[in-house]
Amino acid sequence: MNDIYDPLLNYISNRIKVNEKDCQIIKESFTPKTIEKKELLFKQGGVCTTTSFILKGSMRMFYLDKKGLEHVLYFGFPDWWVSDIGSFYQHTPSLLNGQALERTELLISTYDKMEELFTEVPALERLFRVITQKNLAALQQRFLSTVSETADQRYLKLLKRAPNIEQLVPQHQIASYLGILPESFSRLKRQLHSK
Amino acid sequence: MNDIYDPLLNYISNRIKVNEKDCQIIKESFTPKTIEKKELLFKQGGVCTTTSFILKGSMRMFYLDKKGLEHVLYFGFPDWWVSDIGSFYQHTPSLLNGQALERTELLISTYDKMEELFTEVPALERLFRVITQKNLAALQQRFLSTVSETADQRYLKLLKRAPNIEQLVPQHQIASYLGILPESFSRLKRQLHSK
DNA sequence: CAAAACCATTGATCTATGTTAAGATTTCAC
DNA sequence: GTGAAATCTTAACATAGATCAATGGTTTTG
Repeated sequence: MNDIYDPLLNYISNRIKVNEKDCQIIKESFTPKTIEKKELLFKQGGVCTTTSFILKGSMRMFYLDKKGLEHVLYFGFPDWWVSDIGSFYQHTPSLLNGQALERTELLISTYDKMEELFTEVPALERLFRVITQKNLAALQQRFLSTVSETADQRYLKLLKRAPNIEQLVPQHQIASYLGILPESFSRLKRQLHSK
Repeated sequence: MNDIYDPLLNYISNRIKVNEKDCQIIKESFTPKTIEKKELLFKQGGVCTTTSFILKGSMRMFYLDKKGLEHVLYFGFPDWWVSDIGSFYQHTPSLLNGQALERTELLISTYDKMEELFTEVPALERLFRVITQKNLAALQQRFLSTVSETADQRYLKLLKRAPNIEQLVPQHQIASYLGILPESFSRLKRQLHSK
């Protein structure tokens, strides 16, 4: 009754109506996997063939640019979906690295299994449309915030949205998420404190 | 046989299988509308209650920041969908203004009609999931390009992707899309030409 | 058709953040 | 447990792009 799939089934049944049979199909579409700290679930340049639901742990999805700098696109925590969505659905090279920030437990699925799942459980097709729309809306906000506000304004906003973020991930990852270097982040915090 | 809905029905039937009845339902879900140059289809701060398919003309979706600067999130041309997706689906205040760059003809629909449409024509639910996923993937790329590249690199990339963009929209709109001011854009082009 | 509004360009200066370098502290691996 | 690696901080300097201001050209509008 209490197994490893429960967080996923709870996540789904909190959002859409599913019956016993749907749950069975869902369970059969996902495989448990554990990755160690620093291990990559998917790699920039390769095709990201998985989409995963985080059970435990934390991850960062980041892009390594031509100058060798890393840019965190988003973090992943329990109940989050992680993937390079462009690579996953269009079978193109991934822009992102999906890396565990600590030992992380996942339920992973593949493109074919997900498409099959959407056909067999149409309510899930709807759920994923809605999730993707919310992600798009959130990224639009983040993009506009990035082009119109300074790093300290973005930092204060982040703290409001995720007050415990500083406990969850190291500072230089937060800097990278904010789009600045650790040195600038240090400076920024000092200036904020001196007020 | 040849009516105002044809571009939309072509757009859809090029992507999914629809029968005669589906087409009828689709037509009933959209209303033609024409807006004049500079007119706003939806306004920042208000709820964006429409999602629209562009038949003819062009638009820009932009955010007006606290300092009074405008930031173009995207342009819209024939066969594009325009809306503030967050506002539309979550009934929250829109971040964006949707403005016509010239006289523009649209087919517009509402939240309730779209949700009904998705229920009556499930293949459309799938189509919109896929469109949204592609938009999300494209915005991720744009975001990463914005935080990792200089304005001239982004400009050259834009020219590759949309070589005729300079004919379609005025320069200061392109500057705004690139995330810089018209003055910086002028200078940037001069520097590129002097090589 | 003329006045007004808008648009592109240039130059001088300013500012947020990057760059480089160094030292202090914490964490990790053998 | 100890040395190596990773992390955080500070400081001096560099730079992309913003800001402010002025000019001439173009479109819009009454």
